[in-house]
Amino acid sequence: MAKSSARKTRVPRGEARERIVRAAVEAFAEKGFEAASTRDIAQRAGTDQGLLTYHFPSKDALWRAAADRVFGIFESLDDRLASLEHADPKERSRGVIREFVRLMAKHPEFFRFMVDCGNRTDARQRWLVDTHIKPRFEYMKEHGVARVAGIEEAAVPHAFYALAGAAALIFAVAPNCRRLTGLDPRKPDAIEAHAEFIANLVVP
Amino acid sequence: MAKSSARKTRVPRGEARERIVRAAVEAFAEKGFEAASTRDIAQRAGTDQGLLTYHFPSKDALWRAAADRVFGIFESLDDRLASLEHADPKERSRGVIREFVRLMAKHPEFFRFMVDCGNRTDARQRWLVDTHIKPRFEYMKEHGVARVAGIEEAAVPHAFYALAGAAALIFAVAPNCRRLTGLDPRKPDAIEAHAEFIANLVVP
DNA sequence: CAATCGACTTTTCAATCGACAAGGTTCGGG
DNA sequence: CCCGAACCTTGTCGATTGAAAAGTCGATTG
Repeated sequence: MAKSSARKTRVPRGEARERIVRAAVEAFAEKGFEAASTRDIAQRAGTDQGLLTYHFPSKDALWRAAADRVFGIFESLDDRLASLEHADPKERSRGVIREFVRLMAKHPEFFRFMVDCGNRTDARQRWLVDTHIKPRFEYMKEHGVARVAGIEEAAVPHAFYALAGAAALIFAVAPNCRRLTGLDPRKPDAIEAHAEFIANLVVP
Repeated sequence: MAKSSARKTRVPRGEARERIVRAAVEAFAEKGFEAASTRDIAQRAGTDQGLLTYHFPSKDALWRAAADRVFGIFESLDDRLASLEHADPKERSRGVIREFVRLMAKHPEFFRFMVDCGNRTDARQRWLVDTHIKPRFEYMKEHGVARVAGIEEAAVPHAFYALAGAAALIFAVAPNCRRLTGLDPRKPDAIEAHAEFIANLVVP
């Protein structure tokens, strides 16, 4: 001990990698794929850029790891929705929507990932749709609001994007909303107000 | 004539500048501010990067010119809304919403500009909010759906972002929607279907 | 006709990008 | 004890970035 070097005693395996993924999620959500530099991500993670290329063969691979992380947020949603199974249809629909809004508020990075590569047609966009968005879309079609609120088959895409946009936009552009309206959508009160507003919109 | 040089005989003043702004709108909407390079914009406009710095002192200034252009789309909306003045309140609300959705479909770049700098807190975001978004927000508060649909004052920010997100997201991530659902939201049928869906949502 | 100006192109610059190579440090197992 | 593997740092590569300087050329003016 007592070495002059303040070096840490070796962090557990994968600890730095974990920090890198977290920093990547943050940076990609904030700036988009191309504008977020690997050096910026490394700095947020408290390491150097060289370590990124050690843990991930390319920036693209790092982005995919970050996307995996982002879409993992839905696992917590499934548990919460299960507790609503016993409620009556109308109140259950409202509960589902409220939980979805709360999730978007807690993880605005989901919306930003989706929008960032949403109008591209490259491999990254195809990968994101096929591996992450599609399963969620199917899940919503089967267990979501569609059946309860009585939405016909052809309107499902419209409902999907309308709900996602209505629920998430205000949190994805929180500084914008704060400056424009004076309301900070990140505050708990505002989150609940938005959840209630969207629930009233979809299930009056 | 018949010079070997294919040089054009001098285009009218500001013609190239106009092409540059149009190309900038396209590139900024597609990739975001930082990821859109001035050379890419120049190529879309059919000129060189040097001409950009001749017409605009900086990339930031070019972006502001592009933003001015993007928010100019609302002028055409005002005319269309005026023709709805005589309708009864409920049908007028539905008409306003439908026109708004059609506008978002025609100009998805609006939504992308808004989201791209929506979660920053820098000078660009402040400029966009103060010069362009705020007037639109106030306009909607006075003449928009708020009064007709009976939305209380405190819910106006929620309504604003919910409507914007619900109406515009599907068009802003059109390739995403196409791959995910098979529906191309850029087609006229899909646009009308989305307009009808959103109108039914807000004014049942 | 000569001078000049505005519009545009070409060249160049330092800074930064993603990727990679080479070396250093630390730890567990033989 | 030591040795290989895992983890991490440093240095460097060509390519690309925004910006600016310098050069080109047609139209205008005096």
